[in-house]
Amino acid sequence: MLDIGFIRDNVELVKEGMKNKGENDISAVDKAVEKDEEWRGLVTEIDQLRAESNTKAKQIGQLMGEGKKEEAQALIKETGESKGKIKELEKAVSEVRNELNELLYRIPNVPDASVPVGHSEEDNEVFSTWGEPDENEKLKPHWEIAEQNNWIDFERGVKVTGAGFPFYVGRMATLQRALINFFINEAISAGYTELQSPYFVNEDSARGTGQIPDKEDMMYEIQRDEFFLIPTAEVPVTNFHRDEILEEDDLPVLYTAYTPCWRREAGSYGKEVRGLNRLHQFDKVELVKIVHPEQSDKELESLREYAESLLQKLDLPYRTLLMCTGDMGFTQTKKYDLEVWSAGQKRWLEVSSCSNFGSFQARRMQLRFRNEKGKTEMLHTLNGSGLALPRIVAAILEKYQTEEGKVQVPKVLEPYMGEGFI
RNA sequence: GGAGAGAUGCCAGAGUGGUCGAAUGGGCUCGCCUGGAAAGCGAGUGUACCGUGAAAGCGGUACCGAGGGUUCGAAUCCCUCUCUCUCCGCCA
Repeated sequence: MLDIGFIRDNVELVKEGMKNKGENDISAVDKAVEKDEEWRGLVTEIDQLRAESNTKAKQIGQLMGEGKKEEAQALIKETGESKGKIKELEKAVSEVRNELNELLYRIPNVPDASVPVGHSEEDNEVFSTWGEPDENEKLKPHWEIAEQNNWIDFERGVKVTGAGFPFYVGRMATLQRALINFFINEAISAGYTELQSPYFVNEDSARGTGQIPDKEDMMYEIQRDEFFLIPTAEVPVTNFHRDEILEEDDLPVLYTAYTPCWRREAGSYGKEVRGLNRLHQFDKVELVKIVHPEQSDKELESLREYAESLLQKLDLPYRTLLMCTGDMGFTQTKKYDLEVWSAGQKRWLEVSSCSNFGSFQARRMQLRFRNEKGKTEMLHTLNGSGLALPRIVAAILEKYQTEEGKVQVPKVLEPYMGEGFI
């Protein structure tokens, strides 16, 4: 969430950002400013009353100690009325604060000035492209190649769990494991610390990274134990330092983690989501950066460059999009999407999303550092996929396929699964 | 899953109704001492919010696992929850 002090000083900027992100109802901004004023008024009032009653309580204590029971008794009578008033105010303060927080949770992060204003994916800017998309009509989509080789068992996945939960069989399972290792090892070389995280998170964590409120429908939920299955490793990994104050010298903090990801993807079926294009469970190696506020712009660029380097090493053509305001999501200030070329489907598939969240997540998580003046300050968080597996697998199968229906092992994966064919 | 114990500041640990934001020790920071270091000595060392101020600061409030209650007054008493530890059971 945004700092209410920032909103107070930048009402128009926040409203404009909200509009540009496609939010029609921007009334939350004015309401929040009003609530904040109301809240501060109440706090001032209650603080005064408490100060008075604290003074009296101390006097009573003193009188009791001196044995002046009657004087004490008289004072006790006096305190009776302010006591009720304080109770009332306490209730009012917490109610108003809750209302204010609800409003704040509904106000999206302000897009960075460098982000193009737009309404939909049509307005995203192609930031760069790498490699030559192969338009060869003979190239088959990955599901055909997989079927020929008995590599992916969608039907048994349906039987055992449901649609969107495939089995990977034999060398396909090995390929996935190889990719995970390749991605993790690359990240470690780039300075990230590997983390193995829980696959379930509690409500506070989901709130910290912004899945709650409003986006809980994307997550699977274990109601009995009040857990959510992680939709991305971003959630547990970014929350790793929740409610902590880091030392400036320790920045930037870089983590990488491989986890499965679970997403309900409610209502999305059809040819767009055929094969590995969209699943309810998939594997991903995630990158998380916790950085000094002044460094986050720079860190976003290096995050994007790093993610791009993985596609280059796999020799998969891709393009990088700078997402427009309307297509970038609630919590981000700026976001790049990396899309790999699907040579069999003749379309671009999103395989990484690199985002800067500014202090938006950090504020929700109370994730701070101590600056050179010794004051605490909110950190900035970023994350990006490095990379998401299924679509990479799809792109590999389609690009590295041979006419006989075999698939060549990409050069960089040879150390992990041998030379030749998968 | 059953039985018991516990949760206090960066750490260890005291405090069982009043002057406690909290003893003491350690750590850390600064200063003195030293050729330098160690030891020693002295001072300081939480977070958040409200108000005020250009700022340093100053005034106030809250916080001793979380939430609620009793009381003029709660770290201290009561209730609920969470977590940790020990023993038993189960188990990769």
